[in-house]
Amino acid sequence: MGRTATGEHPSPWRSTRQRAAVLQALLDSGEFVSARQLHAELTSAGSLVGLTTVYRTLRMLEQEGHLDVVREQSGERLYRPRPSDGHRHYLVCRECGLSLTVDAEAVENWAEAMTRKTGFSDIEHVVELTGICDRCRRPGPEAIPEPRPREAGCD
Amino acid sequence: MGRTATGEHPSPWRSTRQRAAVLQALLDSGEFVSARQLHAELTSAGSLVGLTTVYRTLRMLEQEGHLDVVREQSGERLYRPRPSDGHRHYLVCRECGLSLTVDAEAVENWAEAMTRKTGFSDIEHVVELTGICDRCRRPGPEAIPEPRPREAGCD
DNA sequence: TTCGTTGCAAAAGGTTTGCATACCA
DNA sequence: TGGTATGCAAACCTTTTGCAACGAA
Repeated sequence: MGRTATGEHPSPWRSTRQRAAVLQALLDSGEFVSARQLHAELTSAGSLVGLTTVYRTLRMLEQEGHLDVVREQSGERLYRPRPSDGHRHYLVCRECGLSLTVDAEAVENWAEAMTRKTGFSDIEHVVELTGICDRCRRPGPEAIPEPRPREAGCD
Repeated sequence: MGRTATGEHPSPWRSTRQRAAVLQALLDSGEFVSARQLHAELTSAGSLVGLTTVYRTLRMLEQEGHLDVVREQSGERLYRPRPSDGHRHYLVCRECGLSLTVDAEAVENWAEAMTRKTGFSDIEHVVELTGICDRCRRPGPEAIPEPRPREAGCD
């Protein structure tokens, strides 16, 4: 999807309290979070930001390539700030949302090879890995509290 | 996500005109189709089936493991009958919906290796490849009619 | 002052559910 | 006949958009 030719912002961001708050919450979370979650955290932290603004900010960041996005089974989108250039692949815990960056070189190579072998062009790939992390598995079945709403993380 | 322990249906399907029609339309299409598309095809073919029934039938088939499901950018789900046991990976044309089954052994192996290396268990993977197929690319930019609603295929 | 940004409310788009009716077994 | 399946309408959920008021530069 369109990449900015020059890398310059078409129009400079205007720094506002709301955008700073959304970005900060995103960075604080450290894990994949949904727009709704982000909005809830901001609200409970006393930083009143409209849900619309959360969505708009996330969309802008996504379009600028600053976020990685994965999709839940439900179709809900989860966002995470992109650590560096180029996209990454994650292994996300279904219980607590803990995410690991995984080496996806094999997949990258494979996807690239597909371009040549299939006659398709502009191939994009989405790879989503989910599992149960070590810490979520440790407690016995009766000790597991609940399928937490992916809040804080396993720690 | 629960796998049926015995493989038996909890309650036997009742064969109805509607279910037969949905299944037939699904098999006829051969490509990934959305519920809405399926419903439209059934309707225009004179086989009156409620959209609700289409969704319910697809959900049942999915839960039984008879379908592969990919997700569009929009979040819309596309269904395709699963050719055989075990899941497959597809390369889907963003223009026309043409899909190719691709060799995903590399990804399978990679996903499996992750299980051992990360401490995660029950790893599930979603791999979605999209691109522009050879035929959709051929016509010059001015010859491309429209971003067709993924109807019949490239032909 | 200017024009991008915000936020409410409402729309949009896809999917699910409640409930009375129709129909398979 | 009994209980499942159907289908309409409405609910749901997430995301987007219209528009008037707000606020950063």
